Amino acid sequence: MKKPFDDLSTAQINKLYILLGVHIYTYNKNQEILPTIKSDNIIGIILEGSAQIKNIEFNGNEIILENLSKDDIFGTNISATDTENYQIIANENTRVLVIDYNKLINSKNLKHVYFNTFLNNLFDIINTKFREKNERIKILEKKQIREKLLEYFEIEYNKTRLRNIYLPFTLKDLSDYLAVNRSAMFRELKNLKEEKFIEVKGKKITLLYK
Amino acid sequence: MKKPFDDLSTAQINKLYILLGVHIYTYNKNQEILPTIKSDNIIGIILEGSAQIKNIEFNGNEIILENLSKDDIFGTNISATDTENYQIIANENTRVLVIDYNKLINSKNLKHVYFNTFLNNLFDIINTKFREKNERIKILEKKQIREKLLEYFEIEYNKTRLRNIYLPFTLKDLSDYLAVNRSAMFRELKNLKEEKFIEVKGKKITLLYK
DNA sequence: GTAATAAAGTTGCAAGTGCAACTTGTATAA
DNA sequence: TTATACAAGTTGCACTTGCAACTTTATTAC
Repeated sequence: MKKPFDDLSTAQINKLYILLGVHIYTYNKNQEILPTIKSDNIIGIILEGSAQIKNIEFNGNEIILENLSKDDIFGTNISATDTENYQIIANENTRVLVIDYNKLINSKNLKHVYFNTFLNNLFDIINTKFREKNERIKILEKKQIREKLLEYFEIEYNKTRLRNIYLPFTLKDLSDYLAVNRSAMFRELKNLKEEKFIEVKGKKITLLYK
Repeated sequence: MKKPFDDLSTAQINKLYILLGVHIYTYNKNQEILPTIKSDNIIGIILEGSAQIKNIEFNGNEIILENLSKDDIFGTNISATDTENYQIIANENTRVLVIDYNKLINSKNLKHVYFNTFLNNLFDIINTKFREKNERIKILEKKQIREKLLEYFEIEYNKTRLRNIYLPFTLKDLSDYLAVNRSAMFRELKNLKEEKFIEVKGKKITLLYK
């Protein structure tokens, strides 16, 4: 998977920084990222750490729209977060690089080869983000918890072709990701274990049918 | 909402066509779009008509990943459709413009102002597509049919601020979009009608609580 | 080490949903 | 016009799920 500054030398990256007028901000765990310039035309890149984009509903409910990790991009102009209420919260100590969208899209910059490389990387990352969202939708479209779990396993299996899946988060987080009740998901995992479909050891899930 | 060739003169569009080496294909209703060059690096633009991106599962199930209408873009490099089995099927007579992705990302082209405009439009369309996917995810994350319907109404209401929502598809399609059983959705619509929350007349839904 | 906090795991029960099997209504084509 | 689809609408029933209320086991903080 491409990263924003792949195929660029340090010198080129520095030139890019100047060209795009970047700013770098640092956040601690649970701090909100860019609370003041939310509506501005910016693109953010996670240089270090990780964060979550949460949608805050009228009733106070929080929905995780996206998990951002190192080298992920975000911003109202490139990977829409709604005009509605949302927050981006750092999961840990996190460094964020901020680009002015208007400078990115300024034709004066386009003549630089390194700028082109950067744009190319952006398209690649955008593509990955679309793939992630499509994966999530394919899971959420399943009507039953068992089907959602199996679809999740299928998608993860296809990435590595290994029977062992290592969850990048807790089982509770998995239930949020699948948008099902946590205890109902545990019940279904228990069924799958008893039927010898899977084995679960902490965050390692083994697909016995593969 | 931006279209691919907004802010460009006819002359500029023609120059773009040459620069990007475009091809235009025509399809009839129910015909598959670009079946042969699926895996190639291309970006498609719907010039006329509409189509659906369907995911075909191992068990034969079909899932609609995306509805494409006039001026929508698609393609493996810009709005990921999985490497897995999928089809793009024309809903009606449809004209598609196909761009070679490698030419789009060729730095030689970047010096042209009209090329920059086009790139700008692409970013705008990408943004819209992300917004649409986020909307869908927000709906699918709801656990109950009633909540899904209300979330759908909420999103549509916020677009126009009008109590009347006009469905762009049938109620059956709505149940697919919400990923719920059709008859269960009808039952819930009936409840909402009886509780005077909504009125339904064909494809017009009136939100009585707004 | 101990306390505090969160995750993991379980269960009963009520409520919601999917599914099947219908009927009715409404387009589209011969 | 009649036939043929397909959408709209309804209902009973079995099964699944959400929810609440727990206990147990890990983590994290002091």
